[in-house]
Amino acid sequence: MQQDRSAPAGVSRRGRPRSFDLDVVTAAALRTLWTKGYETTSIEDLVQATGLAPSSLYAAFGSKQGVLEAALARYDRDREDLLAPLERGSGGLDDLRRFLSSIRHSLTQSDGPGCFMVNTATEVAPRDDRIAERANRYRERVRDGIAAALGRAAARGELALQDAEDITGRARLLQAAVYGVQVAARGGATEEALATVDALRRQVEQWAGEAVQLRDRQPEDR
Amino acid sequence: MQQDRSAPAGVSRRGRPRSFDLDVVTAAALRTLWTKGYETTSIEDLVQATGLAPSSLYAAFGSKQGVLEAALARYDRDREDLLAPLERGSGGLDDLRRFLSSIRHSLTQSDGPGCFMVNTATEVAPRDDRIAERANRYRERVRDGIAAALGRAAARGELALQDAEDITGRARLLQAAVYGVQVAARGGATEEALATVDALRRQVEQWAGEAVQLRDRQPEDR
DNA sequence: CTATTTCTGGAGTGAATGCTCCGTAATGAT
DNA sequence: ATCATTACGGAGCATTCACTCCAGAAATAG
Repeated sequence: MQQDRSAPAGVSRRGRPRSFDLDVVTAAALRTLWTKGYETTSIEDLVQATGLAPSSLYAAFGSKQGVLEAALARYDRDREDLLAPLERGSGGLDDLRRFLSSIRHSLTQSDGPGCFMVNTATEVAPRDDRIAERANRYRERVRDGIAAALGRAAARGELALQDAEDITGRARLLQAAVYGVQVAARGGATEEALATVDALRRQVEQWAGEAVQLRDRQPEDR
Repeated sequence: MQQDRSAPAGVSRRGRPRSFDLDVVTAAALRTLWTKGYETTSIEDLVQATGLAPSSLYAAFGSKQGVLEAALARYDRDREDLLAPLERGSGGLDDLRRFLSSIRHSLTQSDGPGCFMVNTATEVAPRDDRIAERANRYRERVRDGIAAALGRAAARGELALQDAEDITGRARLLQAAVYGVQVAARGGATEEALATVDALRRQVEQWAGEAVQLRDRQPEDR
């Protein structure tokens, strides 16, 4: 199997340099795999999408699985804007609200694709440990990001919690529900997906409302 | 394309009768498609799983897609025990609790498969309208079943609801979360899937607790 | 019984698959 | 300029794919 021979950044290498931008090619491959699915995408499809010859594709990625891994890594990186505010945002519940708004927005933009990680997790994770690990790490990242935002919200008094267990539990609930929304979206049920996100938002506001009720009812405890 | 020539029940037909049980064969095909996925399953795999020759397989199902449709129909039927109590049960929240317990139990039994409908929805629904419709109908069935149970619970006073919208919203939330759990399970994250179901159960109990609080706090309203 | 209909299973179809080989082009190092 | 090294692209590899054909077997109708 051939290896990716791309140079470490800044180090000039002998021989003919590659004539394409690996990032651009990876993005094109991601788009194709996302919409068509892994098995249904042929090398010919990737050749057309990237404009590369088969041999160049294999020189760069090693195998079809290699293309998938690169696409997953790229997807991970592209989701930084979505997840970083959850993980390290300065807001509490607002960070979570913005997250759900972003999810909602993405549903109206892309038609069919759903979430690349969700699609890949169900299609290829069961028979590829490396892919499974990546998909699981991403899912945990979403869950932990939501939990972090919930934790900040609790610290601000925006949530009424009985114990720390509640944060993890609610984060798990939201993460799972968001994944479920992506399944519906992938199946073409955009309206239902949107309505479900709205239901999630209402649940979050209900959690917030409990904290307000608690404050109003027991002001002496402040 | 050949058609399924199976006779209507009770009507004897001329010619050599088929020597296999269509139900048994469909069940075997379902099992294979469920664990391996649609694209990864070859006709050869189905031949080995069912014990039928390719031509008999095609005589019975017409095409590989036909096998998938039959398997989905079979899956639908097999889920009757799970969904009927939700839809037409005599309990309220208890029906929902039993549903979640069943989901939880199935996670510890099967390793890897997840939910056949979820897997199929993400893998083949985007490029096959018939499959997409079937997957969407199933998803709506789960949602409406949960909503029906929640409705009965509300009628019994087990839930405190502001409006009818709440029932649909909560049903959507639960349905999506259950689907998300299946994605995690398909990825091999059984422990996480179990923990998420537990979180869902706690959320349901919290909803129930609100109703109790409301009763205790405003007994004059009864 | 005979005639007819249907099913069975194995061999085999063309097409598509993932992947590789190799001659040539293009670059950097010397 | 020369050489070493790498990338490019098209032709082509063996294999696998979903699917079909056909000759024989097995059943029922009359």
